[in-house]
Amino acid sequence: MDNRDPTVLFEIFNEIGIIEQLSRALLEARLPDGLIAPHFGVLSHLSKGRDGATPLQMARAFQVPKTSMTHTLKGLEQGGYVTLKPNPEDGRSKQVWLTQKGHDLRNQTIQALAPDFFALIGQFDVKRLKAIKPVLSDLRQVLDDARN
Amino acid sequence: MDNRDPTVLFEIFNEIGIIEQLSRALLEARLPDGLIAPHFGVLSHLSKGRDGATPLQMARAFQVPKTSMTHTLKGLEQGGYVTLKPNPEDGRSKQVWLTQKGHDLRNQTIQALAPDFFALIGQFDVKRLKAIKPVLSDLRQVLDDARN
DNA sequence: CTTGAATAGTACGATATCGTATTATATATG
DNA sequence: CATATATAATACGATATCGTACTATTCAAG
Repeated sequence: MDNRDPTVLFEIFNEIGIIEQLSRALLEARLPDGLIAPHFGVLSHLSKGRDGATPLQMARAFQVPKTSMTHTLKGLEQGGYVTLKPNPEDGRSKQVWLTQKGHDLRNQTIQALAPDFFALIGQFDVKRLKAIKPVLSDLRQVLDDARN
Repeated sequence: MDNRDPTVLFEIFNEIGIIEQLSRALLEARLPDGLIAPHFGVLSHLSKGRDGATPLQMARAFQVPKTSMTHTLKGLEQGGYVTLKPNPEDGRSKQVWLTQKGHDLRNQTIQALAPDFFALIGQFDVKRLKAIKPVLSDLRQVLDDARN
């Protein structure tokens, strides 16, 4: 076997692409009408110690163009899930803050997903899942570094 | 530690979402203008023993709505990468066939990606990648089954 | 055969994604 | 301080994704 054969990467990226689609469908089935995975991603990010982040910081965290983040934030703001305030440290910038409604939606969505996830985990040796996590993290890191 | 804690799944799906974005960007940087990852996915699928598949079969294989597949195929057909012919077995249906140009594009893209992939693999113990592949395949399978 | 239900593909409209250009503000340099 | 450059956000347009509705064809029941 050739240790420089990139085939394994093609195969892994292929599996990852499909898993991404299916897991996103699972999530979006539990979100209110008009909200999709990126909206939830933003709520989740803010709730995990990033409340008050700027739109640009979030665009970088999610690896999307800042125009896409503007669009996602507009949807969240119109739904009352976040509020955008001027950034006191920089007049060009803004800060994104979770509202109570946004916080609630995030928690409710996680609750709603729990049965789905239990069902999945029930068919799996959790050790196998935990074992691949660091490999995925490293792979993400290497890809992220390569981006620059 | 709780073996029914779904947190590990959240984390893995999160990593997978980011890896999907980054690897897609890597691929699309090597595709001709106007073609994106789904176009390449179709070419690759056809070239791997599925030449002559129907649009609906491909939509199911990629887990996308059939209207999305119609759109993707239209782009490939306009570029001359595939041809759509009536399905002799079913008057409602069509068959998708690779052209020489489509076959060439697929091969050239893989060639163009090889240096990128070598660079990634060079920073990795390939054994670790090969080890996670079956876990990802099983995860995809479980998700796919759950979909029904 | 006839007819009703199912299926393959597409048209169309709504929203998402993203590249380019623009505006406002901040920073750096002389 | 004046001005050039850089940066944050958004406006806008092009294409992508996807749900609904529609047409054509096939299949199934009688």
